[in-house]
Amino acid sequence: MDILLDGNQQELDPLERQVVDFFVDGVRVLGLPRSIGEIYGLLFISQSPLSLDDLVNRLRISKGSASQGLRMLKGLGAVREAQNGVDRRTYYEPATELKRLVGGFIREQIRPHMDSGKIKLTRLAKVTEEIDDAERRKFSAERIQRLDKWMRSGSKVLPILQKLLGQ
Amino acid sequence: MDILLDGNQQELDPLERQVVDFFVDGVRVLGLPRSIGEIYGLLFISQSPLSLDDLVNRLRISKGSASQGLRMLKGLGAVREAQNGVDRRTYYEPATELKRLVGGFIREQIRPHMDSGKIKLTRLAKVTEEIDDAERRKFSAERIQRLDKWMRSGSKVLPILQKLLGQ
DNA sequence: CACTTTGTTCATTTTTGTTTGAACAAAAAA
DNA sequence: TTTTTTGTTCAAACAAAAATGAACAAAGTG
Repeated sequence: MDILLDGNQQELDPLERQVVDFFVDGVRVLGLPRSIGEIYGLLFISQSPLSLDDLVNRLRISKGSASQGLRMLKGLGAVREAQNGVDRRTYYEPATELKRLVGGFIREQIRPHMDSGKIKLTRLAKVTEEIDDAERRKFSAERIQRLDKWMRSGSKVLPILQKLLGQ
Repeated sequence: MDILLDGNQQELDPLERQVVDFFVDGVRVLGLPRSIGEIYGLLFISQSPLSLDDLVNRLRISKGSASQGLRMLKGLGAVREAQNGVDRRTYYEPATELKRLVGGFIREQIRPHMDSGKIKLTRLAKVTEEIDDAERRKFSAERIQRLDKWMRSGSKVLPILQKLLGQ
């Protein structure tokens, strides 16, 4: 039987709704799933840390989504566990320093691709050397070299980016 | 009846295959569809410009994909029409200057989101001012201000990025 | 003009990626 | 110990995005 309180918290109020939408849009640009934006957004605008089932109740997402989303956000360094008081469940709060967020994104999402890209480039260079037709070999080598230059530029720019955003 | 030539060009050779895969991976990081990577990749490693149905035949993608992909790549400034000779079909060649590619991506993919983000932020600031609870209003205002700072950092960094990559 | 070639559009299909929720594990409470 | 609470995992359902291909348009050819 249901007594007084309906057990679940209220829906999102207008401010919360708008902030959540803002982040949903933001993370889409970054190629991350919408639930990530919802969770981070709500944490970002909440005055106190929230637990997994606060998120489930307020955002009306499944426990699975909330759990996986929090895991990813922790991985990105975008969310940390708050000192919880009495209660035995874990509460989460957002990391709000841009530097940290950018750093996490670069580390988790960009670097791995960069690294695998560099490996592929090495292999490409090898294949290119083995081309019989001299003209094609030369042309291909130039293009591959250009790719290599791009990757180097990228590698060089990342830390600068991080520094510029971390003021 | 089929005479001599099977009409379609050969499959991708190992080098082409690897380069295409390299770009397929690359564009996925950027949140662009795989066909974009395939098309650009093949153009990138081809010694001469290719027509729409060269792309269809070599990559085994549909005419629709090729057409839409080329349109997007043109929009990004990543591909241009080559001076075609006798033939009445259009031939395409890749733009290979990193500066141009980065510029196009920023213009087409980043800026629009930035702009809509800024609009949303303005609205958010308004909603925040109307919060009754003084403490929550203050907290929210601070967070929104932080978002604003992020956006400004982003806006400031983009041109620098462009410049750094355009050496 | 009718016919062919080249390319675009867009409704439908296919693929990919995300979310769900039931089953499970871990740990505290009773 | 059994029960309850909290959180995770992962196969299946679902939703979103991309690719297909048939119908169409545009423009050249004979």
